[in-house]
Amino acid sequence: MNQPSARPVRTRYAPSPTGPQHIGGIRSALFAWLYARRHGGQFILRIEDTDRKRTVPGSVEMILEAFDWLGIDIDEGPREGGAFGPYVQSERLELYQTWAKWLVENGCAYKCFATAEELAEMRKVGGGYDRRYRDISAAATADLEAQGLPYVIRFKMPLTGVTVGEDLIRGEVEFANEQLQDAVLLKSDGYPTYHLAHIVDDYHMRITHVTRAIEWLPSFPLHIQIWNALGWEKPQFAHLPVLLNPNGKGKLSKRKEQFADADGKSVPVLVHEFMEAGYLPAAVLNFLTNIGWNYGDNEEIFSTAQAIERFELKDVNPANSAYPIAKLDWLNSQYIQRADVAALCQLLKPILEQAGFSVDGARLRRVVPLLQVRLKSLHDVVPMAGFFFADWAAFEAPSPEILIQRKMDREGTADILRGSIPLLRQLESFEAEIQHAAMSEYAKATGYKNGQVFGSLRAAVTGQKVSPPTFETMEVLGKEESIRRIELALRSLGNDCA
RNA sequence: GCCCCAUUCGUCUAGCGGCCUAGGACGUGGCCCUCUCAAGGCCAAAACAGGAGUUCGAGUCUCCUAUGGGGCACCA
Repeated sequence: MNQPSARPVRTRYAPSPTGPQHIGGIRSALFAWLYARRHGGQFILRIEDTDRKRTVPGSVEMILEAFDWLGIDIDEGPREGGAFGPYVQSERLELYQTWAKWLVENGCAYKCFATAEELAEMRKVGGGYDRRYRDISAAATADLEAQGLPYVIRFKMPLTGVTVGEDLIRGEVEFANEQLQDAVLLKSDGYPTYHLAHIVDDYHMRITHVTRAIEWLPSFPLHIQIWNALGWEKPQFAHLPVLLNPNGKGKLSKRKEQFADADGKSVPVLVHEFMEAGYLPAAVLNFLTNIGWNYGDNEEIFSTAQAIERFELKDVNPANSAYPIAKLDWLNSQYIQRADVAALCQLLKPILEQAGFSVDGARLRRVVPLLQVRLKSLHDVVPMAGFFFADWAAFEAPSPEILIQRKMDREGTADILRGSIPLLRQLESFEAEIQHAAMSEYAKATGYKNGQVFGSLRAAVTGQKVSPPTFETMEVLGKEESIRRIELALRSLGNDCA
């Protein structure tokens, strides 16, 4: 058992800056962060940019934007700084080179001069790198080096025996050492590979719990051997399950067009897509935390603070999960329902403005409560309630197709609208409940059904077949505007009649 | 090909040898409520991958098979 001495918990998320932040990476980061917060430790962001070919400028900014949006706060990182920086690997090259050299000098690693062609040949034959430079003499190595030949530094993996790894999530995992290759630690360009870099950094940054995706499990024994060769106290390890595509086939990819749902809505996988799709960060966090881990008590909805009270890496489910995206829509609507009106106003206002409406704050405040149970996404505000914010003076009478309800005709609709005007006008209060009472009575008196009366008014006043409740809507519009619109509707019907 | 990991309703999950005639949630269907759309309430269908063991007793432990995921780069 690898039982590190008690040290303050420090976890990290160490992405490669290769583009927009993927939700799978965020989930791994989230688990590391929750664990750190659970144990009063620190959460570190480290950028692993040792592959110069894959580095995409601007990636770090996108990563930080994702974390900020979700409220996952970082204690140490390239932006935050910290006592163990720099937090970008390309700025730590010397460190890796020092330790690579140390490993060579101590007989744990060696210089390998194999060319790309040689390697390709070996691969073709099968079995991978044949360790041809592992045991050549010091003199021969010196000679090759003197010729100026490029070389890499490879780790001397034990040829026999087994390496046992202790994983927090699944317990002991055994590997036959002969299965492992002599991995490259330092590339010929002087940059380290992941294998060397992450260990050197995790050690120097005092990481106590290494969390990473399950695809790293096969190289776990390699890492254990490197830690041992370096003589450093190992952290604990947790290999996290990953998100699979919604159909359970393959790792969740960015090519998600094929997973468009029935409405043709594509599945969001990049953090900025969640932002743009109108999801609340708290809902996204709740959603992610509930995959591969659960709060317990049959509670599906819980805050991040609650999760922090209970989160443990050992409770993480070891199996990968299909991406249960449909649940996010439900969670999001639940969060919108429970959201604070003022906060919701703040989120909705820019969306309405972007749709071309100019938003009156006071009016928005009155409309939002009508919308809370109806919005799945923040963007639903536009089709549902955009009419509240359009220029009222420019309101155009709805077409008869909109005005005439199912099982209603032109005459009846006109009849209802015409009769409602004086009744509405005489109301002393235009509160929804008062209107409701008056119009119910009107329906009863005329023999129409409530739905026919209310529905006709809705269409007249909103120009839509679907809207928030009619009288709440008219209350916001006000008596004058409501009646004006009903008259407009009447004209629309009448003109067509003639 | 070799190695590793995993496997409970369609999906996310609870379950850590008897509390399981397997619980919750999403989704689906039905009913109720209802001025539309929602929300809400109630109900229903729906799972321990298969086979051997171990045990008085297995969803829970072991092994095999199957299936799924992943690894075998001078990528992470």
